[in-house]
Amino acid sequence: MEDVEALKHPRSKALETLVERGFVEQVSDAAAIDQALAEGMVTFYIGYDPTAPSLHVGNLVCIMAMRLLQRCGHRPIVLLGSGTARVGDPSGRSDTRKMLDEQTIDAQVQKISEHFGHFLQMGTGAPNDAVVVDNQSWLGELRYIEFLREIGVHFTVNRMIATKTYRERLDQELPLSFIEFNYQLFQAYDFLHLYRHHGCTMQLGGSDQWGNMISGVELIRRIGGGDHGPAYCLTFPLLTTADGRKMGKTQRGAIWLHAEQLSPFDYFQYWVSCDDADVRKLLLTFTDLPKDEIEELCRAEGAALRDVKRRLAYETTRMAHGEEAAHNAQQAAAQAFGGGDDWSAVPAVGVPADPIKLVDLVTHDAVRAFPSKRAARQRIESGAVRIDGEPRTDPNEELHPEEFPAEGLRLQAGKRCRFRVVIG
RNA sequence: CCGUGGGAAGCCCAGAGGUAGGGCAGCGGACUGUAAAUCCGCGGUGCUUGCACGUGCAGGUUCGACUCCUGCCCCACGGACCA
Repeated sequence: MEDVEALKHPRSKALETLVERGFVEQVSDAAAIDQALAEGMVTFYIGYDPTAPSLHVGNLVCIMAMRLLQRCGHRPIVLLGSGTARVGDPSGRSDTRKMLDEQTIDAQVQKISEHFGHFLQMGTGAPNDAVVVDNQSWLGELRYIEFLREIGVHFTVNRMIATKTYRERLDQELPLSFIEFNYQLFQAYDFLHLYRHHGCTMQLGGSDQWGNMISGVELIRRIGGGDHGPAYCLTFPLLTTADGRKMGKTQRGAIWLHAEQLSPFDYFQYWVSCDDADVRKLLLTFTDLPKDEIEELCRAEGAALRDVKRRLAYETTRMAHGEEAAHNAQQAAAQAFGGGDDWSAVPAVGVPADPIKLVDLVTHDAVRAFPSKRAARQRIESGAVRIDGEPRTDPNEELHPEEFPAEGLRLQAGKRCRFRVVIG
């Protein structure tokens, strides 16, 4: 009851903002969290296991939550889990993760860590600057017997197998390897470590992390020493689009936050072509715009919503890629979808040709407008492809470099894929 | 380890010797607003565009195999062992 009250009328700006922007799914002790956030700077952390080569939109909810709390004066710790990535989190998975080799993990950590600076304030000398830590530095030197004696004694297997992640595996009689069974202990230990060494009292994460997070809270209650008061955790809802799908996956692949994997232009396009029904939620979650302003913007109806989507796309692109890239992407989108002949701002992709067939052009690695040549032929024949505004329906048409100007040709493939292609 | 049933395109399922069919998702077109809805089309892959390869993997029988046979892998259920 107290929880409900604290969530409805939070005293802290931080919790109030999290709640009204839809970041809160479940909290360990809402009233206490609210009080802690109202009283002063809280140090909190979110862990990322470097199991993918880059961050993508699916990771962005957590990043935005950190950003938001930091702007309310609290201090984020980004925990890169290159130690826990060596173990493999079974949460939400029906099978064991593929074991990643050490080089892959280290390379991914390097790449991912660079990117948090785009979203979080770091290195300014302020007390709430974000810090990045890597749990390999403490997990890597653990000694097994000592770990079992200090940490393992506080976990009962009875309790562990009751948690959702493990229970699902056991109920379905799917294999649960011992290494995975250890994962929860390591994540709990991470929290304890950060509590002891960084005064970290709150862990945030996706809703699938609840079990792991609450086990850390309990571990701290038992042996944390209480120097920094009790520990808490808070989970975010899994964000889905209006048609019930996970954010950040499209036909052409994941929406990466790194420019080498997805151009700022394509990133911008992802946001601008979202469903009307998602605009408000996306603005609340992925931009810094004040809630009042968002409500005002979302009063737009019909075609006027396009402008709101452009704003959404601009804000999100600015955050991930910077002001200049966002500006360029916006200009490029205006050119590519504005009906004019000038596509100079649209990023050019180079395709070798001497000459090249239309079907090979649209399926070339740099373009990949269609998933296979077979599909490309069918789409071309049904009128999906235009060059410089003219429909081209012959997949075998040969395109000669000398027919096109040096600045490239304007390629439309389907309704949303548009490229400036320089062939030759 | 034994027995039974089953693996088919992103997902669900029909086909039980005659050359892979339906539903959903998806994609494309029209209409629009780079949205939704609706209508129409596509519906595994490759390429030399009418041909080749495609029903877990590898063989075999057959004019012809998703279908029958052998071996292997994986999944579900039941049993044995651990007890």
